[in-house]
Amino acid sequence: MAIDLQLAPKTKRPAGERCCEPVVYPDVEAEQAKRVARVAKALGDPVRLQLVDVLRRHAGKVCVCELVPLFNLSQPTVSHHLKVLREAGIVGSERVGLWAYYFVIPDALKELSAWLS
Amino acid sequence: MAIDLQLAPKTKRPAGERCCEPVVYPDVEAEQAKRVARVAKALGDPVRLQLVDVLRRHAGKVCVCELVPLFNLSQPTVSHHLKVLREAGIVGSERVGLWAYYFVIPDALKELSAWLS
DNA sequence: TCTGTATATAAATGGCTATCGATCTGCAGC
DNA sequence: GCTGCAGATCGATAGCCATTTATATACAGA
Repeated sequence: MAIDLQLAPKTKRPAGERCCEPVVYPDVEAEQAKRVARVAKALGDPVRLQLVDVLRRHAGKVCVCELVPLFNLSQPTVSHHLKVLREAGIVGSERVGLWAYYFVIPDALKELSAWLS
Repeated sequence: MAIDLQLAPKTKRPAGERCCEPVVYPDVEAEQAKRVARVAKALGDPVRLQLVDVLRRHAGKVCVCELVPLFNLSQPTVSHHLKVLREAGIVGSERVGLWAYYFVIPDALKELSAWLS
């Protein structure tokens, strides 16, 4: 996935070109698109989507040991998905003794939600 | 990406287990999670997000020849991204003579948007 | 201090994906 | 027919990703 410099400069195409005339530019700027896409990408996996769903529905923090048995996946795999969500800024974690509790970061999904509306 | 049978059966863990007691189940079922995640995944790329943004903002249909010069990407790459969006059910296309016009399918983003709210 | 338990990390692997150049298809004009 | 253009598809490649097993870390209890 190329990350930067994908947007061409906002100049009209040279006059020699044929094809259609008007050029439409995106209103979402490249930086914002990168941020929103990052969140969407993290949600683009059924397991992660359900993880977020569980965390969101559960007001407080949820222990990893509760999350793992919800899926037919190994514990490291669930841990991996939680890490992806954490790195996307969607969830946070807190360790208490042996247990780790995860929670949805408030407003983490706000920008994506706003863009969709 | 494993697609099915990721959710474990909704039975309590055997009594022998230690750890936390209550088990929280996702409200979003596996099938719905798959559908929503499919859309989110398609939007999980900055280029595709901006493509959808342009199409959404432009009420009618937008010619591919307008979309390609917006990005510093080759024409086949843009075509590829449009195909991904089409296969995710987000956009549709219509060919008129030499040109192909793309448009956002109404309500394609509705389920994701609803889940986020 | 030893043992077990809860998570995280490491290493490996098979599959997917973003990108490009080259090529193919289909249409419009001459 | 031929020529040129718009767009899609193909083939290749390099990087990323989801998963697993094995191992490490870190804490709790005896």
